[in-house]
Amino acid sequence: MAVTIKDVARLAGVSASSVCRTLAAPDKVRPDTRERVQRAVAELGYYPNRAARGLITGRTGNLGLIVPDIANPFFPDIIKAVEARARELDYAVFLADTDEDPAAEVALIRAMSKQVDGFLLVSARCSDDELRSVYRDLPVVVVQRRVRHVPAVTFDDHDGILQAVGHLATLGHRRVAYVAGPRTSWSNKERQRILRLTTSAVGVELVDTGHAAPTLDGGTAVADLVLATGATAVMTFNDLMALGLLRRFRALGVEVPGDISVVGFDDIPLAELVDPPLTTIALAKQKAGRAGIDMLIGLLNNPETAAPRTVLPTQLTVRASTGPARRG
Amino acid sequence: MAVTIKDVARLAGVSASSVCRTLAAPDKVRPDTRERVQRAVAELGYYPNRAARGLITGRTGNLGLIVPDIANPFFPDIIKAVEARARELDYAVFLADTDEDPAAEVALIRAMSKQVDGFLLVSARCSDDELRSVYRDLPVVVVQRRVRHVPAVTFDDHDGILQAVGHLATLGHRRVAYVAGPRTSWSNKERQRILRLTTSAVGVELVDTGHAAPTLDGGTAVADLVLATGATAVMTFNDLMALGLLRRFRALGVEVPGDISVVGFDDIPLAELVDPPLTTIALAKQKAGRAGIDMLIGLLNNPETAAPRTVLPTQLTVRASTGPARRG
DNA sequence: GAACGTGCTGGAATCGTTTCCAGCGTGTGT
DNA sequence: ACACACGCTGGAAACGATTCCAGCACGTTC
Repeated sequence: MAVTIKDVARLAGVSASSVCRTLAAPDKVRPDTRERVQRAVAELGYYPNRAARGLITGRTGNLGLIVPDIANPFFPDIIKAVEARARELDYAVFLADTDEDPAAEVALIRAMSKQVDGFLLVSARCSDDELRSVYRDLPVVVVQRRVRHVPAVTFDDHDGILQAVGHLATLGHRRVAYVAGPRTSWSNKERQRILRLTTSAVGVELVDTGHAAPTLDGGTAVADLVLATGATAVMTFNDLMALGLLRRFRALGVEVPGDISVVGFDDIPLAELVDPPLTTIALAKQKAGRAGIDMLIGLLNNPETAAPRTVLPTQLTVRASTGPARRG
Repeated sequence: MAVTIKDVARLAGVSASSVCRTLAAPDKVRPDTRERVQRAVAELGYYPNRAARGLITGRTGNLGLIVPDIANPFFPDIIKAVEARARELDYAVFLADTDEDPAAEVALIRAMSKQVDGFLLVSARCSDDELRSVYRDLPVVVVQRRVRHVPAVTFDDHDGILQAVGHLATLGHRRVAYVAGPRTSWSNKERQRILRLTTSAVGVELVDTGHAAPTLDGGTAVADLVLATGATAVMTFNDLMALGLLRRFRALGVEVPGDISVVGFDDIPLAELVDPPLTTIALAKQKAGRAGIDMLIGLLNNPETAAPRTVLPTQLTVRASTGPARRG
């Protein structure tokens, strides 16, 4: 039913080896052979069976892309860029979603590892040791995470947070709340750490409202807690949580930014659509996806390279959810 | 390096065939053999190589999922459901994005077809003939599209549109604009057709504002045209376009729903977050993804089945973007 | 003109798994 | 006790592509 290399060989009147060579290294066969083979390939619409190739070369031509939650609008931009770049380089992408569960993540990686040449793990939730252990077996690039000895694409959170804290300080805010994301999120810990540094440096008090799910509902759930802290501004782990806050604030009749300023993180497409449009720290998501794939494929072709690092810029995007601090 | 069936066989002191049988049909081996094999499998962490298996069984264990645009928030919910259900049934999913390009779609399908057992095509943009031709080679299920002889999961657009048109008519609207989506979209044509039927049935005039990209910017671009029609309400091909309209209306100082009511389509997660929250026709997206996979795998296991059909319910979700018609 | 080197080619082995088939041993029925 | 049947097992072939190796037919050089 499917056309194999033998069909091509028969039609071209050559051996399978010659067909293979024509496709892999056209300059290693005589021009007339090459032409006959190419004609036969075109006529039959031959396309090599990747499973068979993979069996002998040990390469599948597939990459695994693992994200915590496809439905979180932070990820589709990255997924899209990854998919596009991988396809350009003739790799196919297996997508998987861990539902924010570190155990599911590890299980998924193990299950998929035989079918892929490497992994791109975006916002991986599992432990450093688990990541390193995966990396021992297979090329891995993490995005939005840093782990010793593992190649990584990260965002310059420090710069973005510095801009945001500076922005709030300039507007007169002296007491800022931070709504933390998942405990298992490396970038949450990182942002929290950077926030502590930068706020204390400019004399802003940072109050912590504890962890919440990185979703709309997570944000909505902590809104009352945020108000209770008396903070005049609130920063969130991600935009979804910020939007959840806005929703609850509106229901309570709390004015944004009149009563409280809100700063998100990620600049998801929705951020500019809500009312008020959200001030947020924008990340170069498409670039991250592309850079991640380039790094991963670089590693595939050059396994001995030391774990590379790429840091992508962040940019505070000021919209209407931030304004001058309410008078204490 | 990787552990193969032979390693297991050696450790268990049996042949490869017995290992294979133990895994595929445990009741066909003697209990003591089974136990020894299972112990060896567990000890070595053996996991069969799918490429090798695929070579002989002709099945890859992979499914292809093709969508026009991952970044369109309509799709992630479906993708997530597809991915989850496929994994439950031990299939892996290749995701691809066609950038709304019918030619790219066909090319992608051809390129992927050797690596998958079947396709789930969501909102396919290519022609009926092309779809049927793909279906001749490989099991295919289309979601949000109907093509003769091809298995399909669709939404009951007629019911949703009927509800929406009734809702608008009740509010006194007599002139409703429709902002069409891509020409290549089957569901756009379908919705347009149903709209013509239902509006004329209740004595509402339908004005057409031509096609636009199914994106925020597409909606924004036609906003002025919509206003120029003098319609008191506007329905759009999808929610993104409706949100684009809202954005432009706000910029122009046009009140929603005071000056014009807006009804979207799809009920993407953003719909309830914007201001005003969007009245829209909700689709059972997760169900569609799950049903699509179930149908596809049913087809895989039972190739001779006649092309099945599933129709999922739609539901008008009334929010704040619709209100009484402005007096002519 | 003979010896050698070069450039292509086809055959064979290989990857890891499944599946078919033959054979072996055990148990049952007469 | 013998024949038969049945259950289970191991060996071998197969899937489709790649790669190594040997060999063949040139062309070149002495």
